[in-house]
Amino acid sequence: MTGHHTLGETEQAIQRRLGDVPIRHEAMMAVSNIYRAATAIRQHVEGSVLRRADLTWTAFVVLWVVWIWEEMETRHVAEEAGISKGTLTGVVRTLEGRGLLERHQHATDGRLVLLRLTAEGETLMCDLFPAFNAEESFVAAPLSTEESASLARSLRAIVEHLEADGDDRRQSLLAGSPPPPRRSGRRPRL
Amino acid sequence: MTGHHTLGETEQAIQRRLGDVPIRHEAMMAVSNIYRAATAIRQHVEGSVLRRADLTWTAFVVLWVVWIWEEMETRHVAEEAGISKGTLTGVVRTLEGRGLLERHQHATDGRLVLLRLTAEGETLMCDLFPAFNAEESFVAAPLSTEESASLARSLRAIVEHLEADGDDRRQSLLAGSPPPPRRSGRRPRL
DNA sequence: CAGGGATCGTACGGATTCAAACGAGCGCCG
DNA sequence: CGGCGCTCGTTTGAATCCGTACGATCCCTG
Repeated sequence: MTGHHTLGETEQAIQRRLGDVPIRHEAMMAVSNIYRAATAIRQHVEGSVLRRADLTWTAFVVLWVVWIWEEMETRHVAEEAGISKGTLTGVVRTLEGRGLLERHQHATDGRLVLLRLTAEGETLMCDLFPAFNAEESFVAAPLSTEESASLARSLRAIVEHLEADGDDRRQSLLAGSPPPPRRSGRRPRL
Repeated sequence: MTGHHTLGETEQAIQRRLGDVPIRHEAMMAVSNIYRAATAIRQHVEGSVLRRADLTWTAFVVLWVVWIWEEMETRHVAEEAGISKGTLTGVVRTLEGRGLLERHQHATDGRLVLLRLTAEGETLMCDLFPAFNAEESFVAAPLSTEESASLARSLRAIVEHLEADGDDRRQSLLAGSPPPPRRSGRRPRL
């Protein structure tokens, strides 16, 4: 949206290209702006607060979730952090290697792994979180308190809608032709 | 936010953890919901429409940008798509290998590379985009037209704010202690 | 017209990311 | 109590992704 083309020019180009195709414009703008804002925010925060601690956004979110809940099973951490469990394994490996996170066994269920911050991780979060929240405030600065709250409400409605109805929607969309397996992913043992 | 813990429980846990630390709650909720919504939307669309074409979100956005502008220099494509130029090189390599995208030289400036869709890529986008927009509509379904427009406006304000003032903010934040180089990144030739 | 600085796309290194496969462990049911 | 199905975390393969370094090219100035 920045730099080379103005918003108006982009709108015009889209109209030129799609003039005869019926499009939901508000939905398109809303969705594309969600993604654009998310990217911009992530890059701003990674480039400022998280940079000093050499943490990625994902690594910080994982630390944050574990910090808030004191101790948590990995599958719940992955869900709250919005990443797959396979990704979490790698992130935890990195954070554990840096001495910020510990893995523990569950008392009765041998399959489960519990995560907890180390003392060093605890210290880091106590330092880092206020600075992180200060950047969240900076990001939301152009909005009033009520606008921020309204924004959060609308987004929550979208998230809950997708969590409630997304599966059914995807199933019905793919019902006619089950998709081919992804190009990537582990291959069956031959 | 789904599944294991309710929103209320999460709020309580945050309060318990941060009760004595002054926090901007609306900003925190707005930012975290932006990211959460972006992830949920991306996963929904990748799992439905893009899955059949075996495209990632990023690959689709790159195709979309090039499609809209007919022909475009790579640096502008990267900027519009919200990815780094290095990432774009890899994505273009993949798309070119699949015969969806072509690379051309600039007429007068030997450094520039222009991107353009092939006929096959054009056909794919004509098929794919209506389905993509239908999912955007599905995503925005819980919001009224006016709410969607308001959402887009608020997000745009955030993006423009970050583009305008983000650099200065990051500079002033890192002024005291310039950050160490990232752990990753190409190593200097020895 | 020589050369130094700026800009462009690419190569590279390390970390992340997902989907699928896998193995270990749990629990129900006969 | 034995086995079958389920759940969990990890592994694996391919693709992204970013930041930095680099070589090529352009442009400006002396």
